[in-house]
Amino acid sequence: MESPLEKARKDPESMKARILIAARKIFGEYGFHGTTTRMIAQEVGIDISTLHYHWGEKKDLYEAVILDINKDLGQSLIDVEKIIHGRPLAERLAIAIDIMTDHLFEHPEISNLILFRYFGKTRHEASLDFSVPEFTADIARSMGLTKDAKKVSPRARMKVLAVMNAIYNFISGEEFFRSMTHMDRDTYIVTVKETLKFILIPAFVQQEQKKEQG
Amino acid sequence: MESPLEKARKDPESMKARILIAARKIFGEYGFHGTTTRMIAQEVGIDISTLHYHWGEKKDLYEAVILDINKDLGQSLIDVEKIIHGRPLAERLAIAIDIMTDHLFEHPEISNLILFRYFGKTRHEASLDFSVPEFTADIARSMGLTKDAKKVSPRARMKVLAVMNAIYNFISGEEFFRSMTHMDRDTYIVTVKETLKFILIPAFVQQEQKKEQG
DNA sequence: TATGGCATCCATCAAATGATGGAATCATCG
DNA sequence: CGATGATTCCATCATTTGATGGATGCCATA
Repeated sequence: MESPLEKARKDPESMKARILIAARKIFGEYGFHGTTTRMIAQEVGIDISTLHYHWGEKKDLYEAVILDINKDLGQSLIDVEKIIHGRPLAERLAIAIDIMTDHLFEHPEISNLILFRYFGKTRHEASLDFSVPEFTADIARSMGLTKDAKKVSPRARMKVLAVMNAIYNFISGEEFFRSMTHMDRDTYIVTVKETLKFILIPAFVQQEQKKEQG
Repeated sequence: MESPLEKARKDPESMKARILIAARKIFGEYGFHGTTTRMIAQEVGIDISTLHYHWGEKKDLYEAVILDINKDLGQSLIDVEKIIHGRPLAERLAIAIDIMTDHLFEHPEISNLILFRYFGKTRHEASLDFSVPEFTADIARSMGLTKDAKKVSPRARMKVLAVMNAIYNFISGEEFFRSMTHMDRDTYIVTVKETLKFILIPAFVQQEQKKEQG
């Protein structure tokens, strides 16, 4: 059976899809409570009743947005995995950082919404707390942090979280960090990649070297 | 002249201070838009008019909260700097991570509010966009990332941001990350410190070694 | 004890916001 | 064309929320 989300993705010109795209953007900027259905409707150029007609309650639309960005993110990770497969660790990391950073800079609402979800509470917790796939285990495997693909240790998961969050932060914090460092957009993006590689690669390379020696 | 914030800090039993403390907590959990003045008033056990009597508009109270946590944060960094001064880099980093992590776990609203500020927009941008001191430059100096204490390169600032954010993320994401990794609180805290040291120390140590060789 | 000012609460307001019913419009197909 | 169903908008509602005026209570001091 086809979910409403899949329908909306198929024809991005459809009203339902246009609303979803606008909702991604606005929810991504202002969070759940910071966003009003009127803001989203205005972004699309329609009446709020049209919005409710297609998506029901505000929180249903929000849920659809979260599922949508997660689908995006999962697909990106699969794409990256295909490219880096088989290469040495340092190279794998560098390429993954480059690709994911570029992708997320093009869709900053992905980072924003993930971070909102991690860090902020909602006044409707129970209802908004639908489960969403997390990719930490897959990434851990791809990074060679685990032997048994089925059992990923908490320690490995935490390392993956540190890596992913480091990327998200620089995407979502662009406005703030750029004004702190007085960089133009292109310089910022270059510096983000550089900084991420500087911070993230040595730790994992060093870990691998120790493993080989031991 | 004494600011209202300083007054409130002096006597933590005063109504004004009690409201500020509650506001820190609630704003820290739900963000600006997710928080209602009624929620804060209820936390203190008072009427909202009392809250407005002491602090004026909601955004004024929010501003006071931001200034308050920044004062806290600045003081913590000064304390840390005193302790780690003169030690070798790897040790400095390890100690700083331990102390800051403990402190922030005790006051998670600090991490939350900083992250909210970095990543989320508000519908009142202009009014909420008061300037707040950033400590990146001081930290960069303390980490030996810069020679000229007055001119801190954007690159160095970015490295500091990466470090600070890594810590904030694990504090603010506790609930989410713990449920992902099935750890109890104490194990989580230990693992956070471990992970932070694992990720953060090698990069900077390696950088210093290269500098010495070059 | 009387007084004056500070602090708190109750009642209430206006605006914002999520949501809906029903009229109007549009497209499709016989 | 005309009917049917899907879509969109206008008007409106109820609730939430930020904010305030005014009455009440509290307390130090003369």
